[in-house]
Amino acid sequence: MTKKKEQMAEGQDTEKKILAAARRVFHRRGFAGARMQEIADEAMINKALLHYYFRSKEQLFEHVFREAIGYTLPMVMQTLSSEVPLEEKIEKFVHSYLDMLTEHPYIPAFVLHEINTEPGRLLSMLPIGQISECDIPGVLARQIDVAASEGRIRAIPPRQFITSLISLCVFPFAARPLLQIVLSMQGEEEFAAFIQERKKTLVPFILNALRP
Amino acid sequence: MTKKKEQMAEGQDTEKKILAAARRVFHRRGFAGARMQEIADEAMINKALLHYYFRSKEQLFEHVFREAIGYTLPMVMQTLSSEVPLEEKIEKFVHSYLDMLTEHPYIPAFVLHEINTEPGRLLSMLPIGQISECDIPGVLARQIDVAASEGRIRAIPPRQFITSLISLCVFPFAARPLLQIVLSMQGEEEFAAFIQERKKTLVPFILNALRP
DNA sequence: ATAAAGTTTAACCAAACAGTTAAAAACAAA
DNA sequence: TTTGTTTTTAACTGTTTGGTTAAACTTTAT
Repeated sequence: MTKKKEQMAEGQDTEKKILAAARRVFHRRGFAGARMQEIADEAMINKALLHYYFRSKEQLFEHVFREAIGYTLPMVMQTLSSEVPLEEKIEKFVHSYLDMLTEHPYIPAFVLHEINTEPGRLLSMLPIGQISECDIPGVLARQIDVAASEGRIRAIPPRQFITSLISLCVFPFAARPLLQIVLSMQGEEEFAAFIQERKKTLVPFILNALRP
Repeated sequence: MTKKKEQMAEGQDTEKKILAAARRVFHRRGFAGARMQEIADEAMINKALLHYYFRSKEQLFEHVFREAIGYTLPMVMQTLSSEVPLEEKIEKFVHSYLDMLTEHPYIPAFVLHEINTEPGRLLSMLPIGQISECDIPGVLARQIDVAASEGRIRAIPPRQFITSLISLCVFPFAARPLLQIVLSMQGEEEFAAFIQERKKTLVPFILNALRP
C-alpha cells in the first residue's frame, strides 16, 4: 500500500511537472502562442507522454485556465462580499490580493488576454448561480450606504469603488514590463520592493479617498 | 493631377481598409492568434493583395502595434510631465485618457498581452532618450513635494501615484469582459454609461485620496 | 517471474498556416 | 488605344503544428 502510494506519487509527480510546465508556457504565451513541444521540453518529457496524460492542448489549457480563475475570483468574491467592516475589508483585500499576485504574477496578463479573445470561456466556467449568490455590488452598496449615513465615508457608486479596488491591485502586475521601463525599475527585486511599498501606501490611499 | 490624387486615394483607401482590418483582428486575437486569412476576409480582399501591400504578418503587426503605442504612451507622458498644477493635471489626465480609451477600447488588453509575451518589442520601439527626456517620476516628485510642503496634499511615493493614476483609467477596459459579468452590465451602452460615470467619480476620488 | 503501468523513441499523418507565383481581369491615365 | 497599376483567381510550396502509432525499454507491484 505504501508502494501503491509511491506509484501514485510518481504518476502525480509527472502530472504535476506537466501542469507546472503548461502553466509557465500558457501564462507567458497565451493559448494561441503556446506550443505543445515547448511544454514538453519545459517539463523535460516528450510530446507522446504529454498526450498520454492530457489528450489535447485544449484540455491542458482548460486545467491551467480554471486554476488561474480559481486562484483569483473566489478570493475576490469572498473577501468583498463578507460581512467585515468596510475599512477592515479594504485592508484585508489589498494585502491578501497583493500577496497572492506576488506568488502568481503572470496570472493577470494571462487571464485578461484569454477572456478578451474568448469571453465565452468565462461565462461557461461560472455557473450564473455563483455570481448572483455572492452579490458583491449588493453587499458593498449596503456597507457604503451605512458608512456614508454614519458620516464615516463619502458616498460612491459601489461598482466604481469595486473597480478601483481591483484596478489598483491587479494592474501593476499586468503592466509590469511597461512600468519597469517608465518607472526605471528593471530588476526583479526592484519590482518586488515596489509591490511591498504599494502594500503600505495603497490602504491609506483608498481609505483617504473615501473620507468625507 | 486630380486623377493622380484619386488614384492615390484609391490606393490609400485599400491600404487603410487593410490596416483597419488588421487592427481589429490583431486587437482581439493578438499576434499569435491572428490569421492573415481572417484579416483579408475582414478587409474584403484576398490574401495575395494583402501580401502585395504588406510583405509579411510581422510587418503588418508592427504597424498596428506602433500605432497602439503611439496612441497611448506619448499622451500619458506629455500630460503627466507637463508643468500644469497637480490638481488640474489629474483632471486633465483622467478625462483625456478615458476619452481616448473609449475610442480605442481594445488597445489595453492588446498592448498588455504583447508586451508580456515579447517585452523586447517595447524596448526596441522606445529609444531610451524619449523616456529619460520626459522624466515623469522626476516632474511629479517635484510637484508632489511642493504641494505637500504647502500642505495642499499628503506626501506619496511618485511611482505609486503614477501607477494608481494609470491603473484606475486603463484597467476597466482591459478587464471589461470580467467586469461586465461581475457588475452585471452586459450591454454596450451599460458599459459606456459606466465609463461616463467613472469620468465623474474618479477625479474626486483621486483628489480626495491625496488630501492631507 | 510476471504483469501492468509509465516512459522513450522515432516515424508518421493531416490540417493549418504564411507566403509565393503566374496569369488573367479590371481599372484608370496618357 | 495603349500603358501601367491594382485586384482577383487559384493553384502551389514549404513549414509548423497538434495529434497518433507502434514498438521497445524501464520501473514498480504482486
